[in-house]
Amino acid sequence: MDNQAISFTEENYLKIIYLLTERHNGNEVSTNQLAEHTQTKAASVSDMLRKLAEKNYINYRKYQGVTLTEAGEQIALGVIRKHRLWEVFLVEKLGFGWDEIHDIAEQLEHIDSKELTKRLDDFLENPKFDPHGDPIPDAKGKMPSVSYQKLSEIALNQSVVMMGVSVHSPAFLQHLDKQQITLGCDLKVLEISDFDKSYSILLDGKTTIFVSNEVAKNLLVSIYE
Amino acid sequence: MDNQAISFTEENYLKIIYLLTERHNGNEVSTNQLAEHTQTKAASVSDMLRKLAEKNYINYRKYQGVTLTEAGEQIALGVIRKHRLWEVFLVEKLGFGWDEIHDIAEQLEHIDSKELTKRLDDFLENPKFDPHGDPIPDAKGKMPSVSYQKLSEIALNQSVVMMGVSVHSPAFLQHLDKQQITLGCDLKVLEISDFDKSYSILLDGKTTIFVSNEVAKNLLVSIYE
DNA sequence: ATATTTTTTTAGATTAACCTAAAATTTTGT
DNA sequence: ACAAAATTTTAGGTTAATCTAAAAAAATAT
Repeated sequence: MDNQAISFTEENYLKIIYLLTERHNGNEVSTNQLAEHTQTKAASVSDMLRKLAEKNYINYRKYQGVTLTEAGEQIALGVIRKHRLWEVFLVEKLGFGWDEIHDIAEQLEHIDSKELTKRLDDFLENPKFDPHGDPIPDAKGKMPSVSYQKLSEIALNQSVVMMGVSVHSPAFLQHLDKQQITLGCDLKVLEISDFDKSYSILLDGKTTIFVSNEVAKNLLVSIYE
Repeated sequence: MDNQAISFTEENYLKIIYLLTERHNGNEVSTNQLAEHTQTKAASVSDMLRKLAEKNYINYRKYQGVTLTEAGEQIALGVIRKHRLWEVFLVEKLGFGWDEIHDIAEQLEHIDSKELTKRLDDFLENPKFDPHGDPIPDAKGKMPSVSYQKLSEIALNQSVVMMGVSVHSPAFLQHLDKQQITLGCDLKVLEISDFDKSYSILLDGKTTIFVSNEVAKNLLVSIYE
């Protein structure tokens, strides 16, 4: 309806390139990384990269990986914006758990209607973060910058707020649910075990819970200002 | 996510075959009709019909048109259910006009998640009709039967309720908006002009409006019980 | 520093969904 | 009833997105 010439598949590649570039602090994304994340083979990725480069959505030097052009980044941010808004809808309006929404949002993110996105945003009262704590790009295609730290990098006895997760797998999210670790909760690391680097954490100033080092590395927190 | 092997395009064909069959009171749908409604050429339709017949979604005798099998009908009803539920969402929750929702619902109807459809249905409070008055098939794949009459077939001075429209074009719907003809309003045909077969109608017992014969034929109404 | 390994690209196919042009079948008009 | 017209199917191609296998380039390890 709004766009003319960008396929579902192309949108997906651009979104994935954006997210991987972000994860690697702006470094080029490699063909093999893309193959893994698109669930295709490296040869297929090479084909698509040639095509995306022709359309000027990516900067591509053979064998050197890719980054997004400004045009490509705007498309990626539009897709990510829709993805995250729909995730808010699924959780806030339909009562889904944060572990159940990814695959559905992967489909909804490609619905093409500027007006729909605008109205959905208003209906949800212009949320700034999705249910995993990830920031939602604005309608102009600007990604808010956030500065979260891993819980594993926080000093002992420092109170922090749980702001996000760096892994979105249902297994990880369900694990947090079981331990009652939710966005916005208060966390304080009391001790790190010498034996297995697991964490004793005071949750909401009330109960003490134990999480593995692997969990602590994937909890994104913010120090009280 | 729920299904395995039915494409977006195949779903569309099955949906269109269902709707055209319904419109023709159960008669076979022809290749040319499908070409028109899928915006493709007859040759492309022939290809697809062979494929759908192989998958046992349609009954197909060459040159004789098609009808849906039970399996095909269930798929079609699932798509139509989603289409109409999303239309309710767009109007009731997002405030779209009934003339603006078709193209967006055409996309949303292919989102594949049984759980989503179920939760959406509950969120909308299990609506039985979409914003155009069309009935919404239930989760079991059963289409409610409705018996509307065209306003053009109603006796003079018979009070009726406006229940639906048999044309969904934005131009027609906007025309009704301008005349304040909405679902649920009360209509009574006062007179049919000898000159151009246009209608004088008493709207909600208050104001008299004039509509063309073409409009009257596409208004679906129900006599007060 | 160069041989081995890994990564990436190219070459050549495949599949789904479309197309045009031509052939086959059915319908229509007299 | 049969010739003309309309419809539908088949034949042969195209494009997007994928694949495998082989070739090319880059990275690594001794």
